[in-house]
Amino acid sequence: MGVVERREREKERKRNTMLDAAESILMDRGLEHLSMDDVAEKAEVSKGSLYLYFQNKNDLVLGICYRATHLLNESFRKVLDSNRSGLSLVRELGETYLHYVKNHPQYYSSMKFLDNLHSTREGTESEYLQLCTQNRQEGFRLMVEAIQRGMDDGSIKQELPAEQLALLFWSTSHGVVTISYMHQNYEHFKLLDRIGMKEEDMFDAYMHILSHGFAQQTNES
Amino acid sequence: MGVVERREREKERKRNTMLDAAESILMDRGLEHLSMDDVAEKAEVSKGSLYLYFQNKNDLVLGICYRATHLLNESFRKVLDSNRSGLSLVRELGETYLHYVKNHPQYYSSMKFLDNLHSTREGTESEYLQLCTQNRQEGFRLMVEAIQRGMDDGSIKQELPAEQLALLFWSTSHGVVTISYMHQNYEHFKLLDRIGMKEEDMFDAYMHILSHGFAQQTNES
DNA sequence: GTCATAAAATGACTAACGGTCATTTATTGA
DNA sequence: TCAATAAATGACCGTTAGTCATTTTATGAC
Repeated sequence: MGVVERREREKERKRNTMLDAAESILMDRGLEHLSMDDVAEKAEVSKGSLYLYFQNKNDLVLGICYRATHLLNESFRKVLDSNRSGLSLVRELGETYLHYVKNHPQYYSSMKFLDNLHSTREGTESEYLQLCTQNRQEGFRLMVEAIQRGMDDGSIKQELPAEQLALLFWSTSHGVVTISYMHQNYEHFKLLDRIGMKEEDMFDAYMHILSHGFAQQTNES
Repeated sequence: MGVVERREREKERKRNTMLDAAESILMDRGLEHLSMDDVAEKAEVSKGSLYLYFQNKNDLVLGICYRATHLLNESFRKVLDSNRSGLSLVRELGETYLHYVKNHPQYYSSMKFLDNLHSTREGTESEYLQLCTQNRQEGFRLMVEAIQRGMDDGSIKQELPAEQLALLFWSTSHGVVTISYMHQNYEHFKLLDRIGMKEEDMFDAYMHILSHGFAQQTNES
């Protein structure tokens, strides 16, 4: 016995080797220049072998995306280790997201790839798609936790359920992060420069607005 | 005389015919199934002709994107025709954006395409890229105007320059719209359902948070 | 009308890439 | 030593973006 198990381990090791090769190409040349032929060559296997370990190219990219989301979640978890106020935890989650995108733009591009995936036919689902989705749910759960802590310690209003507020924080910070990513990675995106806003000031302003609102207080409600 | 001018008009007309064909295919089958061969067939021209009128496939898609951004701007302009408070204009701009994405998802996908365009080498720039960028600047300008009006009429705080606040409103609403788009178009995106939030409630909650903040008021600052 | 010139259009062709599969090679246990 | 099974291979296929030598059409001078 033990042969099957050893084979399984070996298979996992090879799969990771292939992912390493793919990741290396991704980091060097970006998603749009990632070809299966190149990955095969880099991993020193035949193209056919690649398809023994991954359903298709999507599956392979999602394999990288799995690593990407996992790394992001680890950063999130570290933030939640602190016992500061929930509000400042939320802020730090946002900052962490921003730094992540700045420091791992190619990982982030694999997450954008996930976001843009159109649903394939049922049953043909990639295993990595499940894993990525799980990771994203976990990331969201961590945001909910930070917000819940803030509601408990009184630093965050309780007008909305924590999940709904987390969704809003997630989606709006996603938007801000997208702008930052474009500013960082697209030569022709000049909006920040045009309005004379420093990238590092954007997040502060974002958190300020989100915390205190931009509406002038009136006596309605 | 007049021949050159007539030729120019004729050329523009043909270009539009081709864009019509491309748009028709986009609407029917989506961006990822838009092929130059199909466009050529639909437009009843040869593939070579397509390349006389468009630099490459990107250029053609940006031609559609130009129409898409133009349409969005027209909706924005209609909003600004009203003379309600700046704050409610801002809200309505956001709602307009949301409705646009809901009603013209394929147009929106061409705008996502624009967002994901990596800078090609200098000089090779597509003419439509310039036009799309101009349209986007115009859209942003309209947001600035709404916010400026709000600052003038006292409905919006003046803590930040109008341009910077507009950037935040743009980016955060972009994030919210993205979630809505995914909810609408991706079968496997179940986040809203999972947290029991109705899509139509999301925007209200978003505007509420953005207007009044989610931080519990304290006596700091 | 004729013709030379230029503009426009064509579609066969290439290159690149994702994906497949018949065949070969390696491993295992009897 | 030898079947049987698993793993690996790479030639091949279909699709698609993009090219270009050739053909067709339009123009204006005579």
